[in-house]
Amino acid sequence: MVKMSDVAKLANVSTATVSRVLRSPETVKENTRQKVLSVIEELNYQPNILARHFRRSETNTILVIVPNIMNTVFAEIVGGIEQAAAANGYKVLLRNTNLDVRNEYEAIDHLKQRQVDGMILLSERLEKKTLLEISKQYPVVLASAYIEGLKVPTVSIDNISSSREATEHLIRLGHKRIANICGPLFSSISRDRLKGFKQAVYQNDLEVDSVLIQEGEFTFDSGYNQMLKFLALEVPPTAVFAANDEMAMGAIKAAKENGLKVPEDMAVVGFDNIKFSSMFEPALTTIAQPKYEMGKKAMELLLEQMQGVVHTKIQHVLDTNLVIRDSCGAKKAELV
Amino acid sequence: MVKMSDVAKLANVSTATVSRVLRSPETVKENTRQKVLSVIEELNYQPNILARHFRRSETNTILVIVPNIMNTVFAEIVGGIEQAAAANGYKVLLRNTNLDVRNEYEAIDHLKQRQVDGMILLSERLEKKTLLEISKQYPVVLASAYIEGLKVPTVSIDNISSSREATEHLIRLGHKRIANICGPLFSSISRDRLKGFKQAVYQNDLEVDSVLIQEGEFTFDSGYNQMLKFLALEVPPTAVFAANDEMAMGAIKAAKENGLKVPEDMAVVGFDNIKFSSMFEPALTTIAQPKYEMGKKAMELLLEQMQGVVHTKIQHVLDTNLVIRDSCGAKKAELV
DNA sequence: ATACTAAATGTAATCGATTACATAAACTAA
DNA sequence: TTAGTTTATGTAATCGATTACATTTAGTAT
Repeated sequence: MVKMSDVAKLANVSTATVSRVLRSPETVKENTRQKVLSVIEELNYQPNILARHFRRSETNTILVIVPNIMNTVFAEIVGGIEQAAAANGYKVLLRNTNLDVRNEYEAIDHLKQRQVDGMILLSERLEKKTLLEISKQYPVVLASAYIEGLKVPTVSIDNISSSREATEHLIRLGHKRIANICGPLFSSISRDRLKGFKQAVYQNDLEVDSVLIQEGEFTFDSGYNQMLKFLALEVPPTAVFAANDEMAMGAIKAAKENGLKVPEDMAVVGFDNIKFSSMFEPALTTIAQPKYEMGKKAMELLLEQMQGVVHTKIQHVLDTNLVIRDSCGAKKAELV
Repeated sequence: MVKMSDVAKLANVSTATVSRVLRSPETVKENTRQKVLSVIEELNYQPNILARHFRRSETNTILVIVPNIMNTVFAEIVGGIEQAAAANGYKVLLRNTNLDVRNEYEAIDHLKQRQVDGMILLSERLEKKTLLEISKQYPVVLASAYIEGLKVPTVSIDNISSSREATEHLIRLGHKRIANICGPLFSSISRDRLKGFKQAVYQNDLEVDSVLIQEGEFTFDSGYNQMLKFLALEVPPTAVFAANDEMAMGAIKAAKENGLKVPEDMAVVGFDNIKFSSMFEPALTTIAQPKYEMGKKAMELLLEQMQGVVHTKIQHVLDTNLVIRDSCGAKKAELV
């Protein structure tokens, strides 16, 4: 393996000069630089990156902790992260936690051992205290969940107002009895989306029937099952807001199987705007999260932190928007 | 930062002994080992992994090159890779190429620079020759495309026979005029799936009408558009085999919009068995690829290679199976 | 030309764990 | 006990790029 000293010898300069040619070419005279570069070419010299990492104790690598990469929402965020990372010469180390906190703690060791220069967390399992502690010592960005009052740079959406908007949309369409299939309540995202739903209901003086709120697991099946519960009620709802698109799809399937037409007999709104929500039939009305952009933004914030920028603005809340398609009945309502 | 020499001093041993305690504890006397371990604990010593990487020139990291992590098929394979990697103490570096070959070449530099110990390629853009060259020098595993005669360890499915099976299923259901929406033909996967389709058609003496084969792009929209073409024919097909699920969904949408019932008026079979194929309506009949297992298997092969095992079996072809759901009409056919 | 400043290059220490080789300690068998 | 072995530990070189500091070279002003 050719090393820097080989290049130096052949080019008749010191290793210091070779190193400079590679890392700060502007400090080397044009002449020598050309000479060194041509020798590098000639010997096909590849710097030993591991030696560099060691010496500089930085790796140009960041760690992304994901609950589950097979979930399309996370995959898109990671896509955004990767793009921004690559564009800035950074590599992305991916860690799937499968919702196991131990894996998160293990991953944090990578930071402590300086195997990575920074970390983006898409999961929200760590305690606030731990998170704050880590964030004081290392560059860290949270993506996906807004955590009230947490002084850790975060990219998120406003889950509360977004789901309020989704619910209000149903209210505007004339629905009085609206159900909610919320996500698992250990997740703050789920709690926020539920909160937004309740706000809309209260603010519009609609009836608040606790049986109209059922907890799902963000899965198609759970959406299906909770909808069955609603349909079994004496007075079923006429509309459902599901806290993610998969559950919305499950809910729609249940409704259809029970002879209801969606949106005519049962309006449904989802959340996330995953790719398949537009392919589904009826195409889902849903809240669009800027998933890719969230990843990109998170990476950009992390880059700044790694360059030593101290953020005064800690929480970055990106815009969502209600995408009106067929499952809520708004389009047909207009036509009539 | 506490270093090994600090531990050594406090424990009254040499750094060599400390190093042994960490890397080959069985060679150290119980007594000293305990002493060293307790000092490590006391000082909260974390070894400098970068120094280790440098000295040993290995990183316990592998590189995964993915065309696009936002594609659920790839995301699942990566899920399998990550799980197997983590279980064996390896980290996963993720690189999205967005189908740009330059990115693949860049990624290969990581191998050459020993930033990673091995590589799994999910993309198939590199030339055979390059691939073989790389594979001779570094641990590499290909996942997803079987390339005839290529002497590089590969995990794949048999795309040809799988799509022949899918097509034959339609033939068994009585269809005589079957169309195919194939994938982009620069991809060998697409070519194989097309080949399998043709084999089934020829072997069953069905008419071979070149207008019944249209090239899509593995996207919903392309499936939709190609189906429109079929429907515009004087004699449209009665069944369509689409080379992936997304195109199958697009095709179904087009058929429905044109007043056809699926599967009664138009039977459709897809390929991949992505998660949403069962949520779609009608639920897709499709070829199930063992995506997660392919990732897992690829990682296992890579691990073996990295441990110096020379594989005699180069090509590993995993089983697929036809998942019969509603879009092909088989279920109803049975009932009748 | 001289003195001074700025730019370019070189010298050599450094990062911290690993490990080949050397030495010491412990054990075994007669 | 002694010689011979095995086991445990220590010494110090090593991996290869980076960089503080020293030195040389070039450039500028008088």
